[in-house]
Amino acid sequence: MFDFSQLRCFAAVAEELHFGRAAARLNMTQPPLSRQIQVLERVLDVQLLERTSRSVRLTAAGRSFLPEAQRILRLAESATYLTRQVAAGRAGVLKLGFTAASAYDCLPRLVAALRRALPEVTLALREMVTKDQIEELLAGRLDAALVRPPVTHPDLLAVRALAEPLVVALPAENPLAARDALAPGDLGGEPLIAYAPNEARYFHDLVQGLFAEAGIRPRIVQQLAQIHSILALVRTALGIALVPAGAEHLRLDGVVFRPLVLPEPRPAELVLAWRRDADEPLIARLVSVLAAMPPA
Amino acid sequence: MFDFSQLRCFAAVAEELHFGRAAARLNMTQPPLSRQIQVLERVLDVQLLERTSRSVRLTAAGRSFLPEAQRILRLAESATYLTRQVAAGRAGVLKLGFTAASAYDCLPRLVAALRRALPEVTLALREMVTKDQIEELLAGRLDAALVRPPVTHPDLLAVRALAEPLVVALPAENPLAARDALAPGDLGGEPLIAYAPNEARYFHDLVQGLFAEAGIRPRIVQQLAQIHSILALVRTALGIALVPAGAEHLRLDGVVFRPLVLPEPRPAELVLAWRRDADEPLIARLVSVLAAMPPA
DNA sequence: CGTCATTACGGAATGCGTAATGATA
DNA sequence: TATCATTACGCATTCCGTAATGACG
Repeated sequence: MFDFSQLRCFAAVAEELHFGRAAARLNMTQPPLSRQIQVLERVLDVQLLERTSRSVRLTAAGRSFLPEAQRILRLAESATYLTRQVAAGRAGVLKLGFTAASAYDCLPRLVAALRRALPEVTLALREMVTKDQIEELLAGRLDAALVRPPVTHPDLLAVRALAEPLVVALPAENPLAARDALAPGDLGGEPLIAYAPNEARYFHDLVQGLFAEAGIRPRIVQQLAQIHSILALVRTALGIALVPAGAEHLRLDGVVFRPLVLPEPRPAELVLAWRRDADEPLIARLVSVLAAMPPA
Repeated sequence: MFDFSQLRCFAAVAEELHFGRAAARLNMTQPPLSRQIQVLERVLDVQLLERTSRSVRLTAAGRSFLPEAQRILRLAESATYLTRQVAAGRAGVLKLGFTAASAYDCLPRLVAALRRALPEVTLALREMVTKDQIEELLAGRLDAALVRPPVTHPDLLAVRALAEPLVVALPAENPLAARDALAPGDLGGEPLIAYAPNEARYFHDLVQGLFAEAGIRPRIVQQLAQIHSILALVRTALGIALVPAGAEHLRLDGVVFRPLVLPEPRPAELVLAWRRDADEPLIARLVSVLAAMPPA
């Protein structure tokens, strides 16, 4: 088999059609250049150049070998570059899971920040509920995941990605919509579209605890898992709902949002999780991009 | 820069995930294999493998480098193969010129024979008159050409590709069509659609000479360069014509062909010409394929 | 303590540069 | 005779294999 150095020698001579100039370009003297070409021809068992002491010409075989040699050299260069980028976490594929709710605000901002900071990174996004994401993380089918806390598994690490307050979503015609802000006490009598305890465990517990703290038993008229479904029902004036502030990006006609004032903040949190032993250098980059992300 | 041997070493270890087995596959011992991998990692300045004395695993960078390494190795193999094929005249591009008339019979057979004998050869075909083909040959823009003799230029070589008799093309309703064969003497009174002396010099001279030999002055009603145009006029019963036998492949309704019997054969010849100094190994193959071609 | 990767070391081969040779216009 | 590719030769480097070492279960 030939050698990269032989390919470089051949390409130089084939382009210059002159051993002296080619040798100069390669920072070497003619004799070793001559020999490298001879070795290459011997290895291929093909004459690539026709040379007299006055002229150098490519044979038909040489003409067909030149672009191949150039392509191999380019490929070697780009493989080197790519591998260094991957090792530095600046390139590669990041398999990222996210919860449906994070898609309204946190995920798009994270994706935008990643595209700016790490343009050579390809994202493979999958929407899944927290529990499934944890499984996929552990199985190595996800590299990182935007999930609801807490992340307790010993093989996983996590940092907070977002803490957003809950807001009240209510039909525009509801009298409470006239108020600038609302407290749990204002909502006691309102029909509440709430979260399903199994499919949306985190929000269910959050809302549940919040009302319990205020000493109020909400009047639950419906339980759903998906925020966009809940808001669709709010729009039908079936009732009001508590949703994370990011959901305001879902602009539905007839649905208005009002801040929820609490004695102490009870934000909905989102964390970024990954395997403790992950060898993806990308993870470290991802975490720092997340940390540098503007909180808005 | 790394080395093909290092790529092979890495690919083997990455595929086996075991230095011992990889070394066996490469017909070498572990130590040099270990060192080649180390050198590769040092050259790239990237860790490709994570190894303990019990296990070998690919890093993220290693996973991205493996397919690149395999691709480079495959490309080197295929470049070697291709170049050897080109050197042997079994691959490459052959720029072949041909005259319009040869397209009816000789060229298709030659193309078919080439496809069978040299499937990796690509043909670049161009239809041109003989004079232009000679020019293009000399300029290096054609590798070979099917032209009318004689080829006298000292820089060119040629072999006969085809010698086909002339036949009489005549309207089906012409009384002569009842005959099995015709001689020049039978054609004296017939209106003749003949060849233009400039654009179709070869056929013009051939037909001219043939009648002169028979002592007959033909009654020329039209002069054209292209055989298909001549036959189209024969079909209108404007007159008869003499065309090479291969033109019988052009089946026009209302036109019949009859052998032309001559005191001595005066075939229309076609020769294959190429530059004497052509370095295309393909030329030699082409000539032998032509020689082996069934004359039918 | 056995397996497996790595380091240590000696000998062979490869590859460079300088000098000499050969061929061509 | 000047230019340019090739051959000759000496020295440094590289690379293999054998032997020894080290780490992990």
